[in-house]
Amino acid sequence: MTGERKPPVAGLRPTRQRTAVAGVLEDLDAFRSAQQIHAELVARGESVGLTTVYRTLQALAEAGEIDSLLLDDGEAVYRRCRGETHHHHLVCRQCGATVEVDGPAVERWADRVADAHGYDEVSHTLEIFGRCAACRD
Amino acid sequence: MTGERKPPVAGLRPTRQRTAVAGVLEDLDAFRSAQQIHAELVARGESVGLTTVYRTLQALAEAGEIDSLLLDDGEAVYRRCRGETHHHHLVCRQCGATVEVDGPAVERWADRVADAHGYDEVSHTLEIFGRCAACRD
DNA sequence: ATGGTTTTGACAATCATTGTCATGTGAGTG
DNA sequence: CACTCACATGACAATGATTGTCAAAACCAT
Ligand SMILES: [Zn+2]
Ligand SMILES: [Zn+2]
Ligand SMILES: [Zn+2]
Ligand SMILES: [Zn+2]
Repeated sequence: MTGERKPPVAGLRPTRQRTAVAGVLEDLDAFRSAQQIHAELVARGESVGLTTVYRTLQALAEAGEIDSLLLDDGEAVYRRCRGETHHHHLVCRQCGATVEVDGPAVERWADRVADAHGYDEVSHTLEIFGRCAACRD
Repeated sequence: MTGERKPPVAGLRPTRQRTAVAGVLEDLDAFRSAQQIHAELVARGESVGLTTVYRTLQALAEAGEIDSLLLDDGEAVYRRCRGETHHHHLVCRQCGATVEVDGPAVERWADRVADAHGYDEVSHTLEIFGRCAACRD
C-alpha cells in the first residue's frame, strides 16, 4: 500500500481546502453552486473561505475534472461526473439531480453545421432540463 | 392602406421607446446585450433609459418575439430571429454573427432521453459557438 | 531554520441585472 | 377640451454572484 491519494487538482498542491472541496464534490450527485458547496463545507465543519471555493472549482473545471454549466439565471453550478469523455446532462431544475447522456449524432451534427457555414474553433453547449421523478411529488 | 404598424410587443402599448428598441433589433443581425442595444439607441439619438431597454427586451423575449441566450460569462444577449418556429443558433464568439439552425433529430432525441429517465416538463438549450469566416482575418 | 513560492481568506470592488418610486404619458370619457 | 387613471418611464439605489487585492499563513526544498 502506497498510501497514495489522488490530488484534487493536477499540478496544484493538494491542500486541506482543495481536498475538502473535492471531497464534497465526490459525495454530491447533483450540480451545485459555489455557494452551496461552501455551505456544505461549513456544515461539515470544514473551514474553507468562499473565495477559495470559487478558485478551486474554477481550477477543477479548467482541468476538466468537473463539469460546469449555467442555470437560466446565469448562476454557475458544478458537478463531478463519472464519465471521462465528452457528454451532456439531463438536469432536474428543482433538485439538480443529473443523468449523464451521450449523443454521438448530435456531436457530429453540430460540427457539420458549423463547418457548412464556415465557422471554426467550434464548441457547443447542450443541456436538457426537466423535473425528475422524485421531485414530481 | 390601413396605416397599421406591428406593435413592438403584443398586449403592451407601442410607445416611442419600445418602438425604438424593436427598430434596433430589426436592423441588427447579431446577438447583442442589453447594454449594447442601449448604446446603439444612444448612437442613433434615441433617448431611452437603460432600465427600459432591459424591461423591453425581457418582454419581447417572454412574448417569444426575440430569442435570448447566455454567453459563457453569463451575460444575456438578444436577437430578432426570422424563423417563427423553434430553432437553435450557430453564433460567432467574436462578432455575434448568427445562423439559425434546425435540428429535428436533436429535438426528438432530447425528449426521448428525458422521457426514458422519467423527467417531465422538459426543455433544452443548444447553441453552437465558433468563429465566423469574417472574423478569421 | 531560511528564503522563495504558493495558497489562503477577509474584505473591497465589479458589473449585469433588478427594484423603487416619483413623474410622465396616453387612450378613453363626457 | 379637461379629467381619469392605469400603464410606462428613468434616475437612482440595491442585489448578488463573481472577481480582485494583498497581507498573512502554509509549503517545500535547500
Ligand atoms: Zn458531466
Ligand atoms: Zn457535445
Ligand atoms: Zn433564434
Ligand atoms: Zn431545440
